[in-house]
This record gives sequence, C-alpha cells and structure tokens, in this order.
Amino acid sequence: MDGKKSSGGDPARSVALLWGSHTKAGRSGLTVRAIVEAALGIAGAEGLDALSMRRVAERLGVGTMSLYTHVPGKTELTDLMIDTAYGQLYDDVDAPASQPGGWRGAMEFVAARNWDLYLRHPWMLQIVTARPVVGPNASLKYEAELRPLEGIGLSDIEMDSVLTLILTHVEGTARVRASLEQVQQNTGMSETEWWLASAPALEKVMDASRFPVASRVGQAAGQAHNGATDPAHALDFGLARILDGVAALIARR
Amino acid sequence: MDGKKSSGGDPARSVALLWGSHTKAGRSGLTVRAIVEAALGIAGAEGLDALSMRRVAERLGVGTMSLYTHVPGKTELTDLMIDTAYGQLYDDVDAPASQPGGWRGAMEFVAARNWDLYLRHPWMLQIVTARPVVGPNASLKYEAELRPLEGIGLSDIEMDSVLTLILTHVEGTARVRASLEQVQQNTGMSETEWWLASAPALEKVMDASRFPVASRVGQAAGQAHNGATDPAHALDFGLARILDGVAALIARR
DNA sequence: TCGTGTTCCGTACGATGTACCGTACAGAGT
DNA sequence: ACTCTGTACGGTACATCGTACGGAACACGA
Repeated sequence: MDGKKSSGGDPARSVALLWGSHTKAGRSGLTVRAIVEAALGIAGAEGLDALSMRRVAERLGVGTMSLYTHVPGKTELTDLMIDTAYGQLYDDVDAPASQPGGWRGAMEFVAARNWDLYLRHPWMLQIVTARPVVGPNASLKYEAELRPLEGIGLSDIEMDSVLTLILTHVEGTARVRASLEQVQQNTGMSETEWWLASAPALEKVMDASRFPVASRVGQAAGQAHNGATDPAHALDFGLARILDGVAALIARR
Repeated sequence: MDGKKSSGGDPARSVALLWGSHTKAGRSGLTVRAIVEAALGIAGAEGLDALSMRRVAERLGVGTMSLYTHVPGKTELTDLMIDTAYGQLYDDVDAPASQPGGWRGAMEFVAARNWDLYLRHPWMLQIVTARPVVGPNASLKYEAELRPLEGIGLSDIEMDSVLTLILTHVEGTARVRASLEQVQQNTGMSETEWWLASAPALEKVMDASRFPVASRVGQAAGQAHNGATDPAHALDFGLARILDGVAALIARR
C-alpha cells in the first residue's frame, strides 16, 4: 500500500548500469535488456503489484537468482524500466521545440506526451523514485523539454522551475487518473457505480448542512464530470492556468 | 517499492468506519481509535515501511489478529490514518476564508497548511489512495478550502478545478521533498554528497555536449538550489504562477 | 590439462497481510 | 445463580515477497 523504495545502492554502479549497453550475454543468453523488457512486459500487462523477481525469471525461463548477476536488485531494475520508458517519449530531441504555437504550444505538447507516457505506463506512478533517475533517456527528455523554453525571456533557473511545475502537474493528475482506473479494475465498479454504492451510507451519516459549499460544489463537479473527478479536465484546466501564469511572468519583463 | 493499494472492500463498511465514533471498546480495551493512533505513531516515527499489522498489535500489547475485529484490513486502517491526519489541518472551517489577502492570501494559506501536513506526515505521500477518502475530516477540509473561492467570479466547477490544481501542485512538490529526505536518511548522504558521489561516474559516461541546454540549466539550477532540486522553491514558484493564472481567468470576466 | 573467474541457481530466512478456527469472556434471559 | 449466546481475542498457517549464501557448471587463458 505504500511506495516502494528506489535507488538504495552504490551510485556509481547504478550510473554505469543505466548508461551501459545492456547487451553482454552470459552462457544462458541472459541480458540486462532482456530482464528489463520482461519486467516491462509484466508491469504493463498486470501492473506493478504483479512484478516480482520470481515472475521475471519465470518469464525468461531462468532461475530467480540468476537475475542478480546482471542487476543489483529490484530497485535498480525499476530504475532501468523507468529510463527505458522515457526512451519512448520523443523520437527527436527537437520534437517539442519544433512544435507549432511557440513555447506555449511546445509545453502543451510536452504535457500531452507525458500524459500519454503515464497512460501507457501507469506503473511508473506507483514507484516512489527516491531520487530522479539520471539515465540516458531521462537526460534526453530533460534536454528536449527545456529547449523550447530557451530564449523566451526566462532565466536558466526559471526555465527549470517552469518545466518542473508543468511536469509535476501532469504527474499528479495522471496519478489520480491511474488510481481511479485501478479501483475500477479491482472492484469491477465504474466510478459512478462506486459512488452510488457509498452514497446511501454517506447520506445517513453525514449532515450535508454542515458542508454547504462542499456539497453544492461537489455535486456540480460530480455531475459535470460523471464522477467525483475528471482527470482529463483537470489536466487541461490546470495546464491552461499554469501557462497563463508563465506568460504573465514573461510579459512582466 | 510500488504503491500499496487502498479501498478494496465494501464501500458502506468503509464509510461507516470512517464516520463512526471509534470508542467502542471490547474486553481488552481495544479501540479503533487506539489502533489508528498506534499506527500513526509508528508511521510518524519510522515511516510507512515500518507499519505492519504485527507492529501495531505489538505496540498495543495485543494479538495481531485482534486488530481485525475492529478494522477490516490494513487498507481501511490507512484510510482512517489519513482522515485523522486531515483533522489536524484547520481548527476552524473558516480559517482559510478569514485569512488576509483575499482569495489569493487564502489559497496561499491553504497551500502552506497542506505543505505542513505532508511535512508532518510524509507517509501520506507513499500511500496510493486508490480512491479519495471521504471521511469527516476530509469533508471538512474540502469545505474549508472551497469557502474562500466563493463569490469571486468562478463557477462551481471552476472552484473545484482551482482547488484541485493547487492541491495537486502541493502534493506533487511535497512528494519530491519527501523522497529527497528519505534517501538522505537511507544512504546517510546529503543531497550534494550523493550528487558528488555519482558525478565522476556520470561524467565518464555522459557526453555533456549532447545535452547543451540541459547541462547548462541543470548546472545553474543545481548551484542555486544546493542540489538537483529545491522543493521549497518549486512550491513557491509554482504557486505564484498558478495563482497568477487563476487571477487572469477571473479578470477575463 | 589445469587453474581461475564468471554465471547460474537451489535453498533458506525473515518479512508481509490475512484466512481460518478454537477459546474465553460479557451480558441477557431465565 | 446459572445457562446460553454472540462477540472479542489470538495462535497457527499459508502464500508471497526480496535477497543472502554458497555450491555447481561452464569458459577461457596459461
């Protein structure tokens, strides 16, 4: 129920592992790349809860402990998974910068791509990255996402801050989205079904007059969104506000 | 390493548990309230990883399985922990609304209080709340945080969206903060120490000229923040941008 | 041919959440 | 006062996890 740790071991070893070629095979053909891909397959198909070293080994037809010859531990494996997923984001470092609509269009593109990323890899949202993974693809991602902010009147620090703000927004919203979907899958109930199931019990116990604003707004939002929250709407609304705020910062110069 | 689940059982039972009095004691004096407090004590002192049903029972001098008489499972226990933590946020429903500085001052207050909440209860950030906990204190929190947005020119739905945006920002930033602190605690290295430990390995393997913008901006941000990221700065910067964006939305009317 | 180092992996340990089921007690009914 | 019954308590057991340990099997340079 809580977050699993990440990045506990030797930094130098982790860095070397992330930036290595991943193709050196032993006598059973076992490769770091193969291990990572198997892990991605499991996490993608059955979620992070289903990901265990035993399952990975099983999928590769290999003893469980053989994995530890190539990978220090599960922590480092997930780091590799994350960086691999990042690699699917942009096929070109200048993809965001060459988007129409200036820096704003570029940032909308960045947000959309990250949103898609979490949609395709919801397990990423369950990993508590104790430290940002500095792999090759993560570095490329950072470069690609910073470039459109170059030369528009922001200081270096502001460029970093703006990007962080946007990415935090997307990630947080995607986390809500993934949570909703997971419950839907666990309980077999849709968002509205679950709400209807708890409504009678709630009404019996909660005095709505104590929460006048909350009940009115909650009701309105619930009806508009077909459920308590609509992550897709939250993404767009939030991004629009954020970009307006950034535009105001730039205009102030 | 991944997020633990939440809210898997019967909705009605969960609601009743959350809104109940928590004082009915059996013959050994065991209470839902006592269980929740013990759990909060463990999570607060040693983190969520240290929280187990056995540890809670041990702390209460009680058999492990006795807990299950009062609480359906660990999932519901964490739900109760969360709602209890929410109870410490505002001592008055009108605390945010009666803050100086209008709606903007109120939202800054709300953000600061939530920031403090996660600072005091970092374990909350590790729980994957599969569904927002609708307990009494969560409801009060929602009401208190919505009130300052009343009557300033936003629709009901926009009120909800604005609040969600702010809370998502605070939570996401707090998550980064908690992650950094946890690594610091796990590895015994400070932010800068860890970075210095991986720097030589990174330089050996990463060609900085491939990431011109990233390395320049990263360097600048790293120096300004005494580490790769400065969550406190990210909080303030992001909140300022967001509130500017909201102000622009209101002004547009 | 013989070290010698690397890769593979079977076994085992200490955790975890909780299902199951027996036991023991508190309070109601007589 | 005595029995009956429902609830609270908790011991044991199971499946699962990450991984430490150490032996076996192989590749390869000398």
